[in-house]
Amino acid sequence: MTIRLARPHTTPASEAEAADQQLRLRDHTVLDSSGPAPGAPGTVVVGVDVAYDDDRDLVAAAAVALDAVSLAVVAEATTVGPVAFPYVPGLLAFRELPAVLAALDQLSLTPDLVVCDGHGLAHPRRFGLASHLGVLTDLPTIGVAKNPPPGPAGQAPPDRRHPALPERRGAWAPLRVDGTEVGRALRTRDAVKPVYVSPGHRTTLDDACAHALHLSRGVRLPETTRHADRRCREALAAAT
DNA sequence: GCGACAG
DNA sequence: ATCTTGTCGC
Repeated sequence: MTIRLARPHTTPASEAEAADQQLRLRDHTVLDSSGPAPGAPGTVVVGVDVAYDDDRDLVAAAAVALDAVSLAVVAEATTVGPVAFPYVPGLLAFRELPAVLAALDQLSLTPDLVVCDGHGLAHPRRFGLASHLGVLTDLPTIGVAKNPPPGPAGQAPPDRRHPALPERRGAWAPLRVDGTEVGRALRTRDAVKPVYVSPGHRTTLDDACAHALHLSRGVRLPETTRHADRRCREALAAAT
């Protein structure tokens, strides 16, 4: 009701077809500052996440909207449906997108920014979940993952004990692929495992990191992701 | 050939 | 992702 797709989503019939879709769609990715400035007043930031029950073939998704300044919840929506695709490293989007798009469609307002629980540019083919969701909806998106991306960018990820990544909140180290910075290991809390941030669509790496820090006040993961994670689990537990 | 691999 | 108790630290 609120989301009109710039491009349709079709679940691929094979892994090869899925990777092919990513290669074709990635050319539509826009990495600029047309999205909201981090913490901009009047801005609505939406967190999306998914929970699974493969035994019952169920997937629940949640979209929770927060005011970018107060981080107070202003709207939320959840959906439950069948699993559309198996989990394959590098092809996560095909497993989560149908559910996430459905949840966003149930949301009563339009997001100014969507925060995904996964990667964007930091992906084997430079087109992770955040990038994919952004291109399909044409909404600004960023990816904030709990672990390094699969493939070359995640080969030698700066860890909590790695000297290249200072212990202080705000410290970061680049995630590179062939010398190109595709994302950053960002410390959102002192001495705690970093999160992995990368731009999705209509945002820059610098802004993606600024958004991640702004949304993580005193906690490791963005408040958007924490709310969405809790909501989709509840929706899955309540599902028949 | 074997291991590693967002959620 | 998910299965799961206690335990360390602020």
